[in-house]
Formats: sequence, structure tokens, C-alpha cells
Amino acid sequence: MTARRDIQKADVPAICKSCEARQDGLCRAFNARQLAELAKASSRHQVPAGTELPDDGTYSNLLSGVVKLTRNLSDGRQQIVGFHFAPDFLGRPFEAKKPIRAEALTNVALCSFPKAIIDRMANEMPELGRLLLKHTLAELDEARDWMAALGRKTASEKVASFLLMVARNTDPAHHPASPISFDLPLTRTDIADFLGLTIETVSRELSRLRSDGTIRIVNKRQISLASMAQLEERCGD
Amino acid sequence: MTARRDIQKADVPAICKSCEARQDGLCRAFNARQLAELAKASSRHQVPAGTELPDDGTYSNLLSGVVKLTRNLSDGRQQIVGFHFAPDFLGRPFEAKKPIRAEALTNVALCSFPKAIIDRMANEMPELGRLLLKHTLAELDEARDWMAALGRKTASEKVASFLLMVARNTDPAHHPASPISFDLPLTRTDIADFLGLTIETVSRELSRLRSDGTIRIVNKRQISLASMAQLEERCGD
DNA sequence: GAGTCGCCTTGATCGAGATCAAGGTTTTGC
DNA sequence: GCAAAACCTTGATCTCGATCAAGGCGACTC
Repeated sequence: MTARRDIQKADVPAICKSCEARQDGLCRAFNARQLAELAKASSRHQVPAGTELPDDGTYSNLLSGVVKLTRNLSDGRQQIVGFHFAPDFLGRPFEAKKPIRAEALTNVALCSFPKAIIDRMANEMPELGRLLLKHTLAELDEARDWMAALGRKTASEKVASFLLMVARNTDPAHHPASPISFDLPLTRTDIADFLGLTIETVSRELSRLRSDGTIRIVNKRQISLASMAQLEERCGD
Repeated sequence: MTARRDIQKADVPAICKSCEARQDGLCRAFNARQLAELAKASSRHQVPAGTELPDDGTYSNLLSGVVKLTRNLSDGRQQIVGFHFAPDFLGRPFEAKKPIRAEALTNVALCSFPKAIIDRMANEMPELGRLLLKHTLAELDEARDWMAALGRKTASEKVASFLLMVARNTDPAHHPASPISFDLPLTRTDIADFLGLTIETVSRELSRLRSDGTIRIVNKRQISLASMAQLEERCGD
């Protein structure tokens, strides 16, 4: 009883608050004893925009903010291969063959746990392993979506798809027919590096979407839409 | 004892033979009782080239052959988002949001298991769940590699990278400095759909790699290299 | 052997998006 | 508040890869 109350006062509710938003929130998998252990081992971090997130042997709950994952070619060409929006779970159980950099795009709040603890718990609780697998498969799906976009969409379809992705992550429950406005957490350079375009092309396509009335550019970093459905028509899929 | 011999005579050794080649072969995770149960529930299939593999509620060990995974845009543009080479493990534990088609590129031999059995075993054995997660993460890495290629590489870098990938999958243990020859299990159309190019560009880039001595085109579907290292230099990463 | 079909190669031309260039706007630092 | 820096937009031009077009090659049929 008191133990239960202690847990709720400690750091753990933070991970739960962030992951309860998702149907598949990781925290649901834990029992009281495990939550207590996690609370003791967890640590909170505030990371300013632009900072690289080191692979420091922890898993983290992304409480707020946006993180980009990038891969670089040897001559400096850069490709963004994924984003994490709150309340995603960060950190991977096994090493990647080629390095991927993670960088905070906005100010970011993290709640971190030593890998050893989570890995041990995953061994005890198959359900946790299943959740991690489910998340990873969702990431794989998303990566494959973007492969199709990178390989086969035109510049304007790419930009429309990107805006739609950000809109959906800003408000996952939003009705597709109603207006929405949201911040772009990325510079034009980042958008270009994600879409395999140049900043000039991104800028031009945004201008075109504005002039044909699909979007309104409130300011350089804020967009508003009459409806998501209108953007969907321009995505090519 | 006799049970053990029965297992080796049954279908299961086939899955083991195929997956023992990998350090992380799934079969290593099973004990004798589980292998017996899997043997009883498994079924073998031969699938001719060009056939679509339906998502029929099974997981399969790919014993031989090559499978492509594709995603289509609404107007028919196609992107290949991944390959499976023997001895990969096929089938995914959860539904994808957007449909992905799997199609045999060559004649394919499969050993299939009902999902329910594997899923139950995964609950009993955290190690199996970990292996599935590891495989999925490897696929994610690969997908991200190709995102970087699709977004940021030139046509000739894409073709070189593709040839290297096929060479590596043909003989994973091959020494990078020694000559190698291999079959392309894909048509030019498939290569183009994988690399986000047209068949004409693929053909031209192959001709260029031939005329500058990097590759020898034995016939339309067979390539030989003096060394993989020479190709690596042309991959841009 | 002639004809057809599927697949591949090569050449000529075109165009979407890159590159080069200039100037505008917003942020930062003093 | 002013200067510098970072970021963004727009225009002019160029280029890589797409598109259009023609023909080659091998496999299969009759």
C-alpha cells in the first residue's frame, strides 16, 4: 500500500504518463515490484535542441520533444532514417552494424534506465519482449513507407507526405476532415535530408502547396491545414 | 533417444540445416520436446518463381531461394522494400498498417509453422523472443541502409551497392579481396524497383561498371567480380 | 525455320530537381 | 539597437536520370 504510494510519487509515473498515451504503453507490462525497481534505477535528463544523444547503455522513454536518427555517407551526404516523437521508447537491444546518430531536434526530456535491468526483466516477462518486438516492427513498417517515398514519389508528394506525418504525430487522434495547425520541429535542411531533396526544392514545394491553398504557412516553422484529407490526396499513396 | 532420432528424420532437421548456417539460428533455441512438436506441425512447400506468398497465418523458414517484399503506390509505382535470402525466417508477429506483398523471385522452398505454436513458445522462452527481436532489428538496419541509398546515392552508387549486397548474401563468408561470381535473382525491372531507378538507367550503369572493368557480365543474370573491395569503393559509403 | 514474346541494351531527347546566385528574414550576441 | 550569423525564399541555369524510340538476343511455339 505505502509502497504503491511511494511508487506513484517517484520517477516512475513519468514513464507511465508518457506511455499510457499509447495503447501499447510499455509501463502496463510491469508489476508493482518491477516499477519500484525501475523507479530506483531511473534518471531524468533534459537535453537541449541540437545535442547528440550518446549510446550510453541506457534505454529511455522520450517524455517530450523530437529526436532524429541519421546515417551519413563517407563524403558527408546525410540521410535522416527516422524520427522519434514523444512518447516513444529509445535505445536498441543489440548493436547496429553501421552507426546511426541520434540527435535532439527540439529540447528533449528523457527518463533513462540501465539496459541491464530492462534486459533482465525482458527475460522474466515475455510480454515485455513482445512489446519491444511490436515497437520495432512498427519502426520497420515506417522505414519501409519512407523507402517507397524516397524511391518512387515526386518532390511534391514527398513534402506532402512529410507534412502529414508530422501532423499525425502532433495529434494522433485528430479527425482527418477538421483543420489542424502544428509546428515543424525541423529546419529546411533537416526536411531535405529526410526526403532526399535539397533545401531549395523543399522551400519551393512548400511555397507551391501554400499558393494552391493546401496549406497555410503561419510562419517558417508553423503550418496550418484546412484538413488532413486534402494533404492525403497529394501523397501519391 | 528414439524420439531424438525421429526428430532428425522428420521435417525439422530441414529447418535446422538451413538456420544453423547463421550464428543466431532460431532452431538453437528449441529443446527436443519443442522440436518434436514443431516437426509434427510443420509443412513443406515448393513455390515457383513469380508466385505471391500469401499471409496465411504461418511463419516459415526460407530453405532456398529469394523473396522480394514490395509496397505499391496507388498509381502502380512500385518499390521493393526488402529481400529475404535463404535461410531467413519469414512472417511477422503483428499486422502491418499498410500492406506489403511478398513474392518469390526464384523457385522457393519453405518450411512453415502455424503462428500459434511459435507465439506460444515465444511466451515460454524469452530467448526465442529475443532472437525474433534481433532479426527484426537487423531488418530495420538494412531498411535504413537502403533509405540512405535511395535518398542520397547516385545511380551508379546504387547499382554498385546492390551488386555488393547480392554478392554478400550469396556467400556471406567470402573474403573481400578474392574474386567471386554470382547469379542475379532479379530482372532489370526488379533491380530498378529496388533502387528507385528505371530499367534503362540500371542497364546503362551495369554497362558502365563492365566497361571500366569493375564487373564482368557473364550473361544477363550472372556477374563476376575481381574483388568485392573494388565494388565497395564505388558505393559511396 | 519463321514468328512471337519477354527481356535487355543503346541512342536521342526531355524535364524534374540540383546547383549557382542573390537577396530577404529571423535570431543571436554584444 | 546594430552587426553578424543562421536560416529561408526565389530566380536562372545546368545536369542526371527519365522518357521515348529502336533494335538485339534468347526461349518457346507451331
